[in-house]
Amino acid sequence: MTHTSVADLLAGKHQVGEQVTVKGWIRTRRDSKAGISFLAVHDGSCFNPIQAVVPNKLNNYDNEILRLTAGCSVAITGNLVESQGKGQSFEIQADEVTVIGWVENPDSYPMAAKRHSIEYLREYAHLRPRTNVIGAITRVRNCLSQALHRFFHEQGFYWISTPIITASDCEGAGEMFRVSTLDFANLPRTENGAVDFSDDFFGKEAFLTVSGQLNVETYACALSKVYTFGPTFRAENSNTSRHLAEFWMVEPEIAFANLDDAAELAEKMLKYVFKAVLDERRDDMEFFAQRIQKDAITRLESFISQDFAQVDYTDAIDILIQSGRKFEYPVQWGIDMSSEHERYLAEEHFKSPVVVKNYPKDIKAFYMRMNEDGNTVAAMDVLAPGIGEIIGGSQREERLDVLDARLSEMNLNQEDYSWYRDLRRYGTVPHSGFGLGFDRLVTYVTGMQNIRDVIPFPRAPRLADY
RNA sequence: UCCCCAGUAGCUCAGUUGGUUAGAGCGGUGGACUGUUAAUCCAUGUGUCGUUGGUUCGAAUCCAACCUGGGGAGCCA
Repeated sequence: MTHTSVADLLAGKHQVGEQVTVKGWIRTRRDSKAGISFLAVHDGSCFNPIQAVVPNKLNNYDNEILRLTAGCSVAITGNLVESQGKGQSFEIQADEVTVIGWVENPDSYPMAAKRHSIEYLREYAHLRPRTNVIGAITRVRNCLSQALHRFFHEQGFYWISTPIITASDCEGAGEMFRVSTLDFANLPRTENGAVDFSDDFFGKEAFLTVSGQLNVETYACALSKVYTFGPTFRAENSNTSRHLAEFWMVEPEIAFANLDDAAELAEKMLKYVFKAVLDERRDDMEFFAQRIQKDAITRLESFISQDFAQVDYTDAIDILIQSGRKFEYPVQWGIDMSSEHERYLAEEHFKSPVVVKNYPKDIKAFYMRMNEDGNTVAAMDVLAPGIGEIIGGSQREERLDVLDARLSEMNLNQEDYSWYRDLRRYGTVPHSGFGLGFDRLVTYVTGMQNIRDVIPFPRAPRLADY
């Protein structure tokens, strides 16, 4: 490339006096009657734009420079100098400014250099990446994503690409999107009138995955430490600031590991990626702390320095009952805790991230390992102050007879789980894992209120534009 | 999906207890000023008042349905 990133220039990676070229978009223009204009140019490489000082002696000064508005794309060549003004260390003394793309009708350019509501920005998913806030989110999201891969790599995990299309509807975690090439206007029918999916692309019904867990267990039972990181789909008609129809999930799975091993991994993983963000995206985090959520940085710092609290579900229920707090939903052993209960535990009682373990079997999935007591399973949720459940996981049932008993108890067919059962028939091992909603993690780190703002192109009920 | 709230200029909002010509700030534009920091100062334009029906002599204002957004709940990651 023949040009330099704004990040490198501001980080001092180039010598003062060096001739440099930056390419980017105008954020603001300020004119001085001293015969110069100041251009703030951003290229996405870091939070801050670089300032270019443009003298009026340039031959396109009157007819082009003075017409520049927010959003115009430019190439600027000049000397890197120490700034004479306050607010930045370096700036470019421009010798040449080439306008690459004009903004037609600046009056109605949707990303005007002014404060916009986050809901407004959402309506311009194609232009909002140019804003401070979406740019910062994008860099933090990338940082978290890279840090997760780096963490698992350093821990000896393999990244497994589990399928996005699944032909087994036995995943059992909510509504699924159908995948089909059938002509809806002319569906093939069987003799009794049902849709004949044997004519469909896969020869049977197919869906978008709701979890890679069952698939990734097969690789855990061979390569020991593995994880998935990919898109996941849920077709529930869920309209909240925490839900997406298409989201990204991280699901580590480890062999020869019990529930405590999974909890320990979850804690190490979260602390690792939070530290990475604080180290690598300080500029963006400072923006979040300043404009989005005051304690954006300090709560990550305290998250990293604290040990996670650990509590059994049964004890957690006692804590809730003895709190004297009046909850909207009454507390008793056996309930699936609601947001208010989880928030009380993390935010008020423990005042730290807390791992709740060993839930009643009746509110958990068939694959979770039955405990000695016969009433609870080795499941865990990690609850974080300010967000609630951020991770859900379990030790998996590795005993075939117990698994089969659970399947029939829940009216599930053994045949539908034949390959899953095979793992228990051939060299079964205790293994554990958990799932982390990646977009929720980004929400937590940035302090953004709505998950639709931390993913580039959100998908939700009646929302699939762009 | 359920409950509550909102939908007025490019954007953020004020306003109208139903009645002739609907306002402000920001942004844009023009100018002043300045090594400036979405700077400051002056000037300036802009509106099917979410959509569709209904009530009424008359609706942006009242009513209904719908759409969109927000807050909360359920479901969940």
